[in-house]
Amino acid sequence: MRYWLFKSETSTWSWDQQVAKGDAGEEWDGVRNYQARNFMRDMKIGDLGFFYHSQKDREIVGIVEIIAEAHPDSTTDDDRWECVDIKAVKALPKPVHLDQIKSDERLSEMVLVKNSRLSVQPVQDSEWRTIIALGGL
DNA sequence: GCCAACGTTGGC
DNA sequence: GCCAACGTTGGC
Repeated sequence: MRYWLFKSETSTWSWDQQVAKGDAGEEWDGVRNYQARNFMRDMKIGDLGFFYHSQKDREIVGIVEIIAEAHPDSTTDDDRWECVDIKAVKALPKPVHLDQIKSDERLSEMVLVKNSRLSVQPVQDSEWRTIIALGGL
């Protein structure tokens, strides 16, 4: 199993909205970046990901699970764009802020730090465990 | 609100 | 196929 990170601006699609969708989940649409799309194509059902709020909050707030593998993005007719479906699994008791991530040596290689603009990105096993611990799980 | 970093587009 | 111009993202 692999780990991922999904980034969203709170005003566009928030963790609360994701939670409200329950086990039915929702497609992670709107991605218009090849790198991000390619990562989604690599995702398998059962993979887990972090849900990160960009811009104002800048923190990892919860864990999501992939419930449908890559399929055409319903928000466009352009068949280049695909997306996966995800559902909220659980919130982190203590959200992990970007400042914490940047100041932690173990997380210095995270894509979130190195390429802040990529909206869908892979997370290493060790990074996953570190953040889970920081988040209080 | 600014601006750096990055990705994409289109002219040549 | 290169590269300048432009648009977007997201941290600060």
